[in-house]
Amino acid sequence: MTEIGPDQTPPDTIDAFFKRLGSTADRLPKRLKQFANFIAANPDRVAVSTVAELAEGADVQPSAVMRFCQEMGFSGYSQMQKLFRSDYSQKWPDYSTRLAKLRELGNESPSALLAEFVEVGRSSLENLLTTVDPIALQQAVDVLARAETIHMIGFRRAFPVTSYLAYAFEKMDVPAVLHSGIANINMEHLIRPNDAVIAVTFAPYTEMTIDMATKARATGADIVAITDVVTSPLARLKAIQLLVSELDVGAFRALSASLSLAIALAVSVGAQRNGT
Amino acid sequence: MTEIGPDQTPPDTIDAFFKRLGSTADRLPKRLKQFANFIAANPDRVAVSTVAELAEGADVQPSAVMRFCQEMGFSGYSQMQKLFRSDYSQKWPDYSTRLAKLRELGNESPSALLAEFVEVGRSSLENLLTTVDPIALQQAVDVLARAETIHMIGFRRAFPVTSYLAYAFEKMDVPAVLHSGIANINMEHLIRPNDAVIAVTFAPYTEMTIDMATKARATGADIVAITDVVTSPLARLKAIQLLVSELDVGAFRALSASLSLAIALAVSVGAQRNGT
DNA sequence: CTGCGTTTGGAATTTAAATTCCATTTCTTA
DNA sequence: TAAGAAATGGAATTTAAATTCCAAACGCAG
Repeated sequence: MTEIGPDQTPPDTIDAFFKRLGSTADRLPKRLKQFANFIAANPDRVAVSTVAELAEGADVQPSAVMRFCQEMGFSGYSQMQKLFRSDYSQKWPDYSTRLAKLRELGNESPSALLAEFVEVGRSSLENLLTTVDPIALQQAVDVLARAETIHMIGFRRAFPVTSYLAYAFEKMDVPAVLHSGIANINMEHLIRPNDAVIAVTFAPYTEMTIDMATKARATGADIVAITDVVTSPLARLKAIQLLVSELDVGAFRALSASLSLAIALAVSVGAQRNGT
Repeated sequence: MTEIGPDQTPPDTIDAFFKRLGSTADRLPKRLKQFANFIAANPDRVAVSTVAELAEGADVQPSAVMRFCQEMGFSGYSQMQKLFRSDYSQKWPDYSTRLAKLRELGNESPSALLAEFVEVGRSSLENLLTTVDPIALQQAVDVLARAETIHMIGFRRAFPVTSYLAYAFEKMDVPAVLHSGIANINMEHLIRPNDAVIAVTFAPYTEMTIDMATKARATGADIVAITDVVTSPLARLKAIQLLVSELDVGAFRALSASLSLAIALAVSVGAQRNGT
């Protein structure tokens, strides 16, 4: 007869720990699963926290933490923490040195490429705070908050940005239309004078985006442009311009800055519309 | 008359700590200087070690460690350790409380929110290098490069990621299908045994993504999962897991890390397929 | 709805770590 | 080199954290 209780051998690496967690989490009772999720989401905290702190963070009793540790095969929290602490010191060669190391060895590896994108993303984000004019941003929020319906236009490379905007607006109950170009059905006629348009495009600019924005402008709708340089074709439309200078790695860019700008814009608009 | 003894105010940042250490180290007695050097060489250990462990590491008595802490202006070791631990967790900040604080200060301007997203994005990117296992990443690239057709599955919040993958693959002439769920047409039957699937989902997991991935797995296709924690339902599918811990600002996240991972993955796959 | 096994919260206990204290040693300087 | 001051090592004490225990709450099968 097999004992169902705690596993006898404690995991001896973080990997093993999470593997076991993945296969055990399902059959754990409510509170333990709750804590399991907390750990999965904040593995970093274990090394530097007490039982009480983690318990509070996960909104669970300290004793539940102990039971969890035992369920995972440890004698108690201390033993589990020891594992996390030893892992911690391994990954401490911190971000900059790790990055350097990644670049140094095999420049061809996917990890090296990932490191490139991470680094480029980080500087793009940094730049973002200087390229986006706070006043223009506030204006954009005002205009979008006032609009009856918000239209998002952006294709190809810009589509992740507009689709994320669509998701965010939907979640906040803001009336918004994503012009996806599906089936080549043109939805331009949906754009009314009291609406506003968020047009997203980067060099080389997608024709269709410019066209649609131009027509929307003609009907009297306001335009908010997320683009890369002031000379962008959208400038001619008296659009409120939000500039993002996203750096490339090879032929691609990470879009981190554009996405961050978009989500900040969306959340601000949502907050303002819902009268927060 | 100036009291030479322990400083009254403890340093409140790591920087301040080391600055003070630099200016004090000279006039410290032998054992304390010895310990000071040890700390300077291993600042990382403080967050996760006991007095006894550090004392042993520096070949010094525990009481010397205490005297050192007091000499530096702390009430004792615990207080000093608190500083080092909080510094560590700055990399993994508790953004919900910070955001609450930000709101409390009445600084709810769009720019402040943007700054939040930028900061969160930057740490998420940093984390990315530690949460993504280079070996798993390489495996994922191999599997995808070998696949006849690549299928991308991901909805709602994950859709920007999959749509960007679709754009990148298209640009590199890699046969790839974006399962967009348009018109509720189910394209699962397109997935063949020699294909591979990239499934993207974050808690709370979208049912459809899990379902489709499960069915794909049943037909024999390989699964690469971009997800947030190992307890994700995708774990059960023997998927190659690429973990992203994206930090939230309120109910939203910037997606910077997820997008960066995706594009790095796509470019690596493209390069490998086109025999670079 | 009743009894039994499981899970939970919280208090009680144990264990381990931090901190203090003091006798001894080591420097300083007259 | 002797006296005083500072520094040191290690044991004693205090404090805080980990761990256990048990009564109450919960869920489930009969």
